[in-house]
Amino acid sequence: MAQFWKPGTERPPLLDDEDGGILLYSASSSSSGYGYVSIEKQRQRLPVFKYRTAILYLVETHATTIVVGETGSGKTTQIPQFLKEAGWADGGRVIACTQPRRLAVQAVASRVAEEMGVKLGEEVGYTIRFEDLTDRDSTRIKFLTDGVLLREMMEDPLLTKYSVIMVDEAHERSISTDVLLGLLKKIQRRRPELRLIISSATIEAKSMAAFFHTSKKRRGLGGEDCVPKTEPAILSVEGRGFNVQIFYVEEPVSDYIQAAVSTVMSIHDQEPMGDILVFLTGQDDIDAAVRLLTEEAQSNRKSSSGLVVLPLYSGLSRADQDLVFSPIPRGKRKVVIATNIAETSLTLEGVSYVVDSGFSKQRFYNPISDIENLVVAPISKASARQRAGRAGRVRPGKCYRLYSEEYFVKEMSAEGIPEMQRSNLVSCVIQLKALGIDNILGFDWPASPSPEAMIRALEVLYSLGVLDDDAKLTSPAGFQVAEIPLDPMVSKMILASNQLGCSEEIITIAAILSIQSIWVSVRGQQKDLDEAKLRFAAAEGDHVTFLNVYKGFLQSGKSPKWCNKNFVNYQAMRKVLEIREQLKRIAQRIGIVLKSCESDMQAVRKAVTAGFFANACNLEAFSHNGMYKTIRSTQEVYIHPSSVLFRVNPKWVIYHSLVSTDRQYMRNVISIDPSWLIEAAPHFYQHHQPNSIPH
DNA sequence: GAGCACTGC
Repeated sequence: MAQFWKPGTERPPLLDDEDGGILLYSASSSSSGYGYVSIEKQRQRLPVFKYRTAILYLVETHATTIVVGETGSGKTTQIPQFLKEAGWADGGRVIACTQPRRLAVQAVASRVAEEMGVKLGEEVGYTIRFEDLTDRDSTRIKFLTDGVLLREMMEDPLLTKYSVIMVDEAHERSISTDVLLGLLKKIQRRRPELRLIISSATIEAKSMAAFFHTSKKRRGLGGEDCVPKTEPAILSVEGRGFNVQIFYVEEPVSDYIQAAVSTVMSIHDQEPMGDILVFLTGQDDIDAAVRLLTEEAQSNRKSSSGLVVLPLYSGLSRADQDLVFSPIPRGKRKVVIATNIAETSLTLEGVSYVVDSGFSKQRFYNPISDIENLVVAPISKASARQRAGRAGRVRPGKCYRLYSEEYFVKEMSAEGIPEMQRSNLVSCVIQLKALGIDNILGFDWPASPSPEAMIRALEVLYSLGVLDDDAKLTSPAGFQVAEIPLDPMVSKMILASNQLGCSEEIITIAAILSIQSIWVSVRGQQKDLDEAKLRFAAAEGDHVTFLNVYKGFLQSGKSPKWCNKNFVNYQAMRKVLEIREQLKRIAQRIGIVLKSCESDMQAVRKAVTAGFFANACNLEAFSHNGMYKTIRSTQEVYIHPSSVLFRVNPKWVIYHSLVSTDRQYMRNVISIDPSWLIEAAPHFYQHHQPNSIPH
């Protein structure tokens, strides 16, 4: 049983103003309201309300304002309204506010429309992929995902219709937020009248300020008077969360799953009612913990009979995810065992206790091997605080950290590594190229990726023929690929399908490859799923199998019942239809003729080869265990058991992606004829392996 | 015969 001690509650984050030019405001904590009050009263009770004048003053006088706001401060809903009231949307101008997630965009936009008493889609609107609820003439406040704003830049590089752009949740450091920040900094030099508001967590504020503090002279249009100060202002707004008491273990735990289970049991035995939220790393951990807690409940009926244990991760079906929000019988205590999904994406009300393992799964990218891996790694202090905060949303709570205070203070890093530095950069680089950023290596990022990663991305794009010898976008292929919102290798496959006469099929495949999985997630029904898959299995491989599933789905009249019977995920298929429609529109716009190759699967396989030639593998001549080697780097790889080609082992295959566990497994595999490789990418293969491919 | 943190265009 883990032992905890309480060295004191976490202090609210403070900012000092030791740096010249940085402004600091602070005010006493606000009271939280009860009872039924008008919308206007509710607005006035938000902590951000008393900073209204300060915010408007700072935005007027500074090119960039950094707002440090805890959850519940009201910054996201109020600041755009303050700006509108102050005239920033006059003269046809628009105030933009970006979010990393679609759901947040929709939620915030409808809240603001409600507060302003207007119909959503008119004065207040939002844009996310597949959904544009704005009006060209009347929308004054627009919420959008940062990815959508990046796409808008391809039409209007200076984002001229916006007077103020607020980038919310910038501390999350997603790739699109970072790219957006880098580009906005560039735009500022051309548009001194543009104002930026960066909303960030405390820890990041100063590095963000340093990034936007440029000594370079602006190309201002007017005199000195109308040019805002270039050094960013920082303003801190307190949140409205409740105090969360932090407990640490005295000694490091060797098994965080067991420790989490014991901690839940002791909370249940000793603490007053209130739900428990446990942060673990992934499905395996979570299922194990759920099992252990259930066993515990059976062996120790008295203390644990009152527990309702629920798992929560994105792989669960919608219905299973919704269970965590449904009410439970009176007198019972809810325990939700979750991945990072509960850290930012989903908010559970009523949680009073958080158990934090200190770990999460994180993506890491090795530019040398060009492989992305998922690794269990320690979280950052920022994450730990975010997790703890989940216990104090409705009343004071407690957070039990399964690591020592010494570890937290001395060893845990302050912030996580930005996604930018942990990812493959091909999509990101082509997008910058399309925006006319020629010098990628010299681009001013909020966090620079490694030169190796950037060079690798440039190499891949060059090999795809979308960049030329001068690293400029080729015409038309480069521009077409940049236009398609998919991984460039997938986009290249779509371009190739035009010449091969199979664009209808390839667009379907591209849509399916861009979602997680078309199969329902099963536990204990693996055999049934495998049998269902066999009904669609194609000798050519997984891509062609996908086509069979899609065809069956259409023939069923897009029936949910049909999906159920065939272990196909109906929600996923709906998404496929949506993506497919978008891809069709874009394809037609860039001059791709929609055409079906009917049953000519050779055309389909050739198109896949045109995009994914770099992932070609050859079965080892005397391999009895299905070992393949990649042509590019002679790395050992195996066909994943979920593939229809598992145990079939064709001599030559191309994979869509690798997953690495104890072995490197190829997921989504298609068989090819090696002569197509040289057809598709002569430069690539003649240079790499002149003798290994038969002509 | 095995495994999928989380977003997003």
